[in-house]
Amino acid sequence: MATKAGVTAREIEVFDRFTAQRGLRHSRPRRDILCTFLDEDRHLTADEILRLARRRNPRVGVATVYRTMKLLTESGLCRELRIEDGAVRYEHLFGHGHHDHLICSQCGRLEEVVDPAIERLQDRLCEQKGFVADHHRLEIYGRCRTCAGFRKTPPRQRSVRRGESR
Amino acid sequence: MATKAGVTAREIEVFDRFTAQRGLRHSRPRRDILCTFLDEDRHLTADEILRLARRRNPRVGVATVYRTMKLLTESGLCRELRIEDGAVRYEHLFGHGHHDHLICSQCGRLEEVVDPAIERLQDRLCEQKGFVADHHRLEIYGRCRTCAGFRKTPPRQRSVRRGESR
DNA sequence: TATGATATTGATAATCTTTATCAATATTCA
DNA sequence: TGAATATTGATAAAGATTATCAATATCATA
Ligand SMILES: [Mn+2]
Ligand SMILES: [Mn+2]
Ligand SMILES: [Zn+2]
Ligand SMILES: [Zn+2]
Repeated sequence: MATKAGVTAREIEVFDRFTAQRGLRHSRPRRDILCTFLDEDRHLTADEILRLARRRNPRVGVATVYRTMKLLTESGLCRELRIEDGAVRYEHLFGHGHHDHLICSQCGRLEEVVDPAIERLQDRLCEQKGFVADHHRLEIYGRCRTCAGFRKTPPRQRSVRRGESR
Repeated sequence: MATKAGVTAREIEVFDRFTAQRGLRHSRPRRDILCTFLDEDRHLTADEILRLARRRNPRVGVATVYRTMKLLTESGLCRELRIEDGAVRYEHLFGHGHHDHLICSQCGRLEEVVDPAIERLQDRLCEQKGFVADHHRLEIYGRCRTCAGFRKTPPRQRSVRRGESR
């Protein structure tokens, strides 16, 4: 379910097609940010992306990160995620297909899941309500298998709170 | 499904019990904000609550609104809602029971729904994954019955974007 | 390859939302 | 009533995201 680390040529291709079709130019910083995003498997915040991108290219600025992530979102390669901690994260979309999230409130882990039966019932619900669905978000909060277990080794507390990102 | 307008005595009772149990004092501004929140049926932002509260009591400040809404959340009377537009809204919880949302991207309408079958499947999904669920959020975005209809009378555009709240 | 049109960038200012500070005030209870 | 202290509102501060803008990079074309 999770994207394997390593930049996928296909994703770069998608982005190149997107920029071409928009009449955008190629640029080093944009490419660096794109690769940073693609190389990471986690759900990163803008600030985390900035730090990682600067390891490749110390000159990239915040604004360009936000600008690029917006482009990536528009190109369908990425999606913004707003969970209960209030932070905005970016997640891979290409090659993932739609999925929902199980979010551990204790260790912060974020598991991606799909349940076709649930999806079907959602469609049925919308139909009943006369609602034409475009997309949806389902997040289930609780304790992951590890954190809920016998907790012989309680995993590190990593529940993220807003403003804790430094 | 929606809370009927008009302050419910029971909700005030719940809050009084909550404050008493916490050793908090009674205060006019807090009461004004509580009643403002209870009187409104919509999903309001902090800023909207502030404006409405000031119609009752022009002296209330922003800080007290945030402080009070936090108390209301802790008391179980209200819940924070973060939808895709990025704004934080507060919604009634007491007398509502758990529910999910159908959100119209065109007119901004927010319909509350419950589908027991979906809830059951979510439980099953978590069980399969070894995940101990605490609560969840499901939001379905699209066009409401009115906006999706023959649109003889296209409803006012009210799709809210961040920072448009003035 | 040089060049001009213009897309892009990064530093920084500006916004917006939420929280922290703190002196003044209100509430509670002996 | 009078102290103890919880509460408030104005305002500063913090964080996150966006807007501004002069400098620079990109690219089609000559
Ligand atoms: Mn889903
Ligand atoms: Mn639900
Ligand atoms: Zn966990
Ligand atoms: Zn609508």
